[in-house]
Amino acid sequence: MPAPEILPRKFYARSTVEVAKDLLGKELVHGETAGIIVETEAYPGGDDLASHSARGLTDRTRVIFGPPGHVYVYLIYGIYQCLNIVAEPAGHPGCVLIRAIEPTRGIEIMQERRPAAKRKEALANGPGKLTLAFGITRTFYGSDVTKGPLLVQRRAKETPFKIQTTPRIGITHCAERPLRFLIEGNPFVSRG
DNA sequence: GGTAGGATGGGCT
DNA sequence: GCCCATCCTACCC
Repeated sequence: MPAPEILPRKFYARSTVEVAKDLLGKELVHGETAGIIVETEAYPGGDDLASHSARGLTDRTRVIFGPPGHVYVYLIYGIYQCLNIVAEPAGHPGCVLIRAIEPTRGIEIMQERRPAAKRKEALANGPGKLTLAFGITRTFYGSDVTKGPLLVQRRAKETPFKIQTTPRIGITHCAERPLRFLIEGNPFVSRG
């Protein structure tokens, strides 16, 4: 059985949609906490006005235009933070929003960080919830998921699954585009 | 089972 | 000043 392997940078240097789909089933690790990515959304930039990078390079969006495999975290509604991983070759914008995670390790720590979650399915079943459960803040902005402290690994034993595709959640621009991907039937997604 | 409303701060016009 | 890639609580079936 192969050992867990950190995904190499070239994994992320592909189209945003491919990276978003392929991140499903991979494991996100931060310290004692870990879990399987079960829901993502693609924000490819360019003509996709829902993407933060669509309006150009600013202090906030700089990392999205840089080399792939880096972390884009931003504050939403003044309270929550959302975790993205940069895709596409350097110079081309694109990032993947991590929307839901199935916890595998450090579940007690997550329960302490997320007292509002009454069931383990609700610990990380939303973009704001998973950053709380995993202790991810804006200080992670620009960090490298091939080096840490936040890591993405291939699992030692991957279980097969089907990918379900839907429109993205909570946006107004380009709301019809099918750029949300989730593991079909998984109870840890933000919504079926 | 469902949803309306409020919390709260940074980025952009 | 307005707009958010959200979540929780209260309240109503």
